[in-house]
Amino acid sequence: MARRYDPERRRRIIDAAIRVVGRGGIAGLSHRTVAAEADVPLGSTTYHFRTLDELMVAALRQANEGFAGVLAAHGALDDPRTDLATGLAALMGEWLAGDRTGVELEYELYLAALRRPALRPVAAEWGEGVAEQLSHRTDPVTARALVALMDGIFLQVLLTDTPYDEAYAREVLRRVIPAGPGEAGGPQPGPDRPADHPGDTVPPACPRSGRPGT
Amino acid sequence: MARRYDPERRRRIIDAAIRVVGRGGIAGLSHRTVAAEADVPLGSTTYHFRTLDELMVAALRQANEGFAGVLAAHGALDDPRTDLATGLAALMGEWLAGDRTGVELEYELYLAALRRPALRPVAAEWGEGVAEQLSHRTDPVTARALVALMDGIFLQVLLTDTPYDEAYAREVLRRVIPAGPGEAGGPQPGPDRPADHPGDTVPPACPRSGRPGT
DNA sequence: CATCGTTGTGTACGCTCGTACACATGGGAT
DNA sequence: ATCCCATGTGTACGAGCGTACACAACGATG
Repeated sequence: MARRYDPERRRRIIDAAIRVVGRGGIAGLSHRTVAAEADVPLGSTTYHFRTLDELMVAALRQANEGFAGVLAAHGALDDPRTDLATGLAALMGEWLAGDRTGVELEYELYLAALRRPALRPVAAEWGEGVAEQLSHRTDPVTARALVALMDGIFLQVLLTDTPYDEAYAREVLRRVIPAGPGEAGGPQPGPDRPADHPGDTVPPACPRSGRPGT
Repeated sequence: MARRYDPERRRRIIDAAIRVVGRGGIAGLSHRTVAAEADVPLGSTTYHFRTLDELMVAALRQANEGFAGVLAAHGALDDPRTDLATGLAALMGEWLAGDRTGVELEYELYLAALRRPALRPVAAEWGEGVAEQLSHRTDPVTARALVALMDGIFLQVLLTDTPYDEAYAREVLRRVIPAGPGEAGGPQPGPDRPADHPGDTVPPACPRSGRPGT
C-alpha cells in the first residue's frame, strides 16, 4: 500500500525545492536539481509538477513561515503595553540573526514575482499576512507603511552587507507610527486600541482579505 | 591607441543588453540574446565581456539613471521651500506613470544582487545616489529611511497591481521626516501646514483589479 | 484469473547556454 | 615592406535544461 502510492513524495519534492532555492536561488531551480536533492527520479518531479512555476508556487507557499510567521510566533505584539516599534525592530533583528535562508527566500520571491505573474499572489499574501498581524495594533494605513518600511530596511541590509542596525530601525519605525495621546513612543497606557489618528487625510486602505486559490 | 573598427561596439552591446533585460528580465539575458539584439556576432559579446556578470554590471550601471536620475533632473527638491514629502511622492508617481521598464529594471537589479555579489555594489550605488540627493534636505538617518520606505512602496505597487496612491505615499513619507526648523514635515499637524496641494485628490483606494491567475 | 487505468520511473531528443579556440583583419612599430 | 598584436568573427563542444514518451508496478474491476 504505502509502497506503491507515496503521498510523501510530493511533500518531499517541495521540501527539496525549498532547500535548492535557499541554497542557490531561484536561478538554480530546475526539475533536475530538485530531483537530485529529493533523491527521486527526474520523472517524479515532472509528474507531480508539470511546470516549474507550479513547483515554485507550491514551494514558496509552504515556506510561508517568513516574517509573518515570526510575528505570529511572538504574541508579544498583541500586548498593547509593549512598544510596537521596539518590538518590530527586535523581531526584525531576530529574523536576520538566525539562518538568513528564510529572509533571502522571502525577498527572492518578492523580486521574482516582478516578472512572474504566477508568483504575485503568493508574494502578496506575505505582505498581507504581516499587515494583518499589525492591524491589531494600528490602523491599516500605518500597517501598510510599516510593511513597506520594513521591506525597505530588509533590502538595505541584504543588499549592502551592512549589519542590521536595530536602533535605527526602531527610530524610523516609531516615526511612522502615529503618536498616541500622551507620550510618543512609549508604552500605550490606554486600554482601547489606538485605531485612528486624527487629521489623517488618507483614505482607508483596501483590506484585501481574499486569499487567491491555487 | 587608435580604435580599430567600431568604437561604438561596446556601447551598442550594452544598450542591447539593457533592452533585453528590460524586455525579458535578467533571466533572459545571455551572450546570444544580447548579440542578436545588438546585431553583432556572438564572439563580439564574449570578447568585450568575458563573463555575463561583467556585462550585467556594465549594463545596469549605465541604466542607473533610474530614480536617482529623476531626482536629479528635478532640481525642485533642492528648493527648501517645497515640501519634501510632497515632492518625493510626486516624483514617485511620475516615475511610475511613465515607461515602467526603468522601474522594473531597477528592482530586477535588486533581485539579481541578492544572489550575485558582483552586482551588490551597483545595487548599493543607486540607493546611495538617492540618499545623497536627499541629504541636501535632511539628515542621513532620515535619508536612509526615506529610501527604504520608497523602496517598500514601489514594491507594494509593483507586486499588488494596485495603482500608485500618491496621497498615501505623501502621508507616510511625511511621517518619516522629522519636523525641522525650515520646514514642518513631521507627523504632528502644526498650525501651518505648508505645500498642501489643493488640487490633488485621492483616487479610490480599492480597485481590486483582477489578479493574475495561474 | 485476466484486464485496465492510475501512479511512478528511466531514457532519449532537441534546444540553449557559456566557453574555447582557430582564424581573419588591419593599424602601428620596426 | 614586414611583422606584431589588439581587435573582431565563426564554429564547435560539452553541459544542463524542459519535455516527451515508452515502460514498470500495483490496486481496482469484471
